[in-house]
Amino acid sequence: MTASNRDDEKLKSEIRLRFHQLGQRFTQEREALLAVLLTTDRALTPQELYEAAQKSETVGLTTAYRIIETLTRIGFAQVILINGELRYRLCSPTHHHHMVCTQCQKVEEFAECQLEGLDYGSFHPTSHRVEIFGLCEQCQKGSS
Amino acid sequence: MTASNRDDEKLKSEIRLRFHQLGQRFTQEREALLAVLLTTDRALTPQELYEAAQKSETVGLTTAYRIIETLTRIGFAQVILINGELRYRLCSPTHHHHMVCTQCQKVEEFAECQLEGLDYGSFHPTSHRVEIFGLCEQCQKGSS
DNA sequence: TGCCTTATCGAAAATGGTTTTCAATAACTA
DNA sequence: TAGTTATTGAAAACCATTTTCGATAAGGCA
Repeated sequence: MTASNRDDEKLKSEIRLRFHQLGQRFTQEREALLAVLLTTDRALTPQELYEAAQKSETVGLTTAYRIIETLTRIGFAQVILINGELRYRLCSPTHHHHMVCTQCQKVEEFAECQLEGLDYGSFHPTSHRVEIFGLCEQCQKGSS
Repeated sequence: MTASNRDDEKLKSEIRLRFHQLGQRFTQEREALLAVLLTTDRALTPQELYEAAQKSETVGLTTAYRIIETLTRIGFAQVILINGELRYRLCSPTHHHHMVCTQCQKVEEFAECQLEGLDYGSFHPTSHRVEIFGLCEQCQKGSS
């Protein structure tokens, strides 16, 4: 189950590069956590990330929190508020928006963005966020 | 300092009506908290709401949390994630989006919405959220 | 108006997610 | 390979939010 609309190999090497530039080390723990993030298309809670990583490597919950913080700060992950919970997902660093399944927390990226031409008056925009909530194909079938 | 793009009097009577329909009482504490929410255009943390309400009435922090929960649940307030913090703002129940000042947390509503014509493929959208982040007019002047 | 029912209040305790601490460990560099 | 230092993780600290529960007051009704 690969996140189809992300180029995972490219993303991985970009992150490696960025870590190197920042003088950060590529530890086994980070490798395992990143592998989890790369192979899911769901937005995860730190707890979920931690649990999923246990399958391949012993990783502490603190370390899961730390990698999320780092990836978010350098732009390779984004926080999404789903059903009142903060969840995190690995993202391509290019401009995009999200389709979010509120049942399974799957997140699909999409590039179309129609907010460029709008008139914001005296407000000075610096960034924006568009989230489409709904049900993914699987969850439409699975439940009534 | 009134939130110019909300019809506060109308909103207040709508909320009163809704509370009545739900068998909820209109206490002095709720009155005070609602007054704060009606007279600010900023998104507030529960703590800030609590502190602001003290000026006119003694209100407990728990009560501030409770009114936020209720207003959010019945659609008269929305949560917004600003600089990693969850903040809440009274909103008109009609469809709209937000311009959010990341410095003073002022939130302006706007009605334009250009997401209707998009193709979501097999994804079944049920709602969406658009947030424009930036600096409001005052904060552009105030700081370099 | 005053009574009665019951929603609401709030202080305190409990909860639980997140961050900090710090000694041990392991990645990278020279 | 050795030395430097970023990283780890268990435990403690932190703190925002929720729960508890006895006291209070809102609002319906006689």
